[in-house]
Amino acid sequence: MKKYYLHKELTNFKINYEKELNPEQYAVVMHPAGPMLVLAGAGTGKTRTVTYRVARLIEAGIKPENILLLTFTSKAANEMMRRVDLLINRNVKGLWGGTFHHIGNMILRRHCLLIGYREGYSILDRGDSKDLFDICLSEFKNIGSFLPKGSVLCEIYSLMKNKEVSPEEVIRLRFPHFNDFSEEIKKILAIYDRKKHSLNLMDFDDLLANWKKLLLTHEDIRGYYSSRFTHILVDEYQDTNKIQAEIVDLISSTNRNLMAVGDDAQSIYSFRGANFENILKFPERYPDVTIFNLTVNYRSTPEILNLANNSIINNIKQFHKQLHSIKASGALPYLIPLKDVFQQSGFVAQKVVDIYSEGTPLSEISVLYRSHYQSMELQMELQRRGIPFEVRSGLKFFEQAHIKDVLSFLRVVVNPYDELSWKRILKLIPGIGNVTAAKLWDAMHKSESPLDAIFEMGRLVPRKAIDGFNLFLDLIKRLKGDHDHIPLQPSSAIELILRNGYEDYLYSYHPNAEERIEDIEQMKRFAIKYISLENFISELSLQSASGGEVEEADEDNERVILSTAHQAKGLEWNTVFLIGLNEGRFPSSRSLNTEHEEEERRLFYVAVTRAKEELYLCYPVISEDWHALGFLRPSRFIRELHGEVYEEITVVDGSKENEDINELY
DNA sequence: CTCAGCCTTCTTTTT
DNA sequence: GAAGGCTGAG
Repeated sequence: MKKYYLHKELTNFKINYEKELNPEQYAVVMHPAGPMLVLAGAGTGKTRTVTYRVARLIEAGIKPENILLLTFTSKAANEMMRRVDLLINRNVKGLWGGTFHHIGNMILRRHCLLIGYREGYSILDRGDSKDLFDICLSEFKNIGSFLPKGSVLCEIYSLMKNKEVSPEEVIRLRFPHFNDFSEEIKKILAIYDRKKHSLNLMDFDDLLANWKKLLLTHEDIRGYYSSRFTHILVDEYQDTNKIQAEIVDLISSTNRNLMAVGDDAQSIYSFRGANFENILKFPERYPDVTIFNLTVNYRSTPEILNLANNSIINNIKQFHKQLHSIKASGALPYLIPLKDVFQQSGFVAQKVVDIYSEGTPLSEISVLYRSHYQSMELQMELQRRGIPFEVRSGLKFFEQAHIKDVLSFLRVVVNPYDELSWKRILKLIPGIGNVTAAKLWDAMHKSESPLDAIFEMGRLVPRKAIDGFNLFLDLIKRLKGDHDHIPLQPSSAIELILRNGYEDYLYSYHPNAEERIEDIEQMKRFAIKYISLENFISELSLQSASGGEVEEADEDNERVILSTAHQAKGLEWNTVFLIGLNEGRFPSSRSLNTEHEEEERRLFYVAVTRAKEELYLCYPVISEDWHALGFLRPSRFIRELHGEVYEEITVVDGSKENEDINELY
């Protein structure tokens, strides 16, 4: 792959589309205009096709700023833009590419005044929304009945926004337990809406809802963007939800050069409102659509693809299609029953060592699982053996407490109405807890400018906290930039926070202060790229990057990847281990209760089709943890497979190694 | 009344 | 391993 790009750089020839694409891909790339639906099975060169199409549009004279590329993750967007650059051998400027939320934010930053927001609104991430809901809940004060907590309210609200249905509908379908409380819940949701607005905050859902509102209520704006973007490409269309599909429809309404790419068999995000009927019904909404199928799989061996096909066939709701592998025949996928999770970890770790010593680089090996906690034992085992690995799931870098603390300092400077951030940083001061913080906010937010008012609040602070409070004021003063508007660089702002108290706070409260400081230093390095605080903050709130983008440079690093199946979408490895394939784990019991068996099977399909050469399916038989003591059944996704699509391996028990591991617990 | 620290609980998936 | 709830100390 690399060699090929290098060649291009040296020669600077025009792209030879016919030679570099297969006929199916070529047809997509060269199609003149109009609505297009591209059904691209796993491993059929979807990214390649999209990037070549963008490149061709640019070569054909379309200006980059007239192209909009919507993707599901920011990582995918960056990757595609990078590949477009490589293809046409220059740095393409002005091309808009990003997630729906990202693009929504870019547009709303420009026009938020029109829908009643002030400049510099803050973005709430999921945790912030939850906290805000808890605040609303406490304000609502209902005679201690069993109302849903912030996290549940958050979920209800989000589904309601993304699917554009009433709260009653969400409650009835997903939370029937609260059927009798829908009136109360609606009132709390209303408080939340009001609060968000007055605090100048938008949550993730608002970035979509307000975007749509802006387009609907301001014809001139809709006209501007829908004529500006003459070509719109949407990746992972099967994972769009109702509101996203509508935004796409609105913004492409003038030119109708809309290309939707996706695979209904890989729709795995219904829990956040994704509606894979969007892709199934696309032809109904665009009767003049041209439909393309990409059916040649370049990734997996016929054996792996065969297992995948054998599994997905059990789903009823799908476009029927058959993928063909063009790779040489390989080994059958292995099925490995194991005693327990410890033996499972031992097996995987040992296999990794074996495969590595046979010449497969570690970066070509991954271990996938349904949920994060299933990786814990394996992490310890890999650590113990000194096998380098990277975990791509669980706690996000920017969700860690210390990162959010620093971010909150920055946020109050940009948006002084940000109640959550104020309270968060106030509570860092020793001697100030929930109550004092609430008092302070209460007094502050009534004033014109909370950012100035805070300096008059000394009288509300308990005596023992006064020293800390003064230091805090000192820092805020510096962050404000003292005199007038010398715009503070994000990275120097972080430096200020660290050196003026936060470092000391970390040392006195956390034994691992050094690690946390190192994280913040990394955040600082990441911030150097940004000029304005506002951009930096919203970028960070939207960034899903675990570990930060800083690591991109050493992508070739030698390490095994541990990831949830969800996060593995779009990626591929030579060898893939799937662990914890048990009934109740994968499929997870919670999904089964809510009639999502087919979606779980699609997730299994996604996981399986990540493998290029070798696939190991592992399941433990005995559960030792408190969670589900006793025997575990193998997953239905295994039991329903034909016996001839895999080879079962028995692992001999009783090795000394396993006993050692058990002693650790 | 306020705060901090200990103890229990429970682990889906994410922009 | 982390977040929330409860209790005891100030």
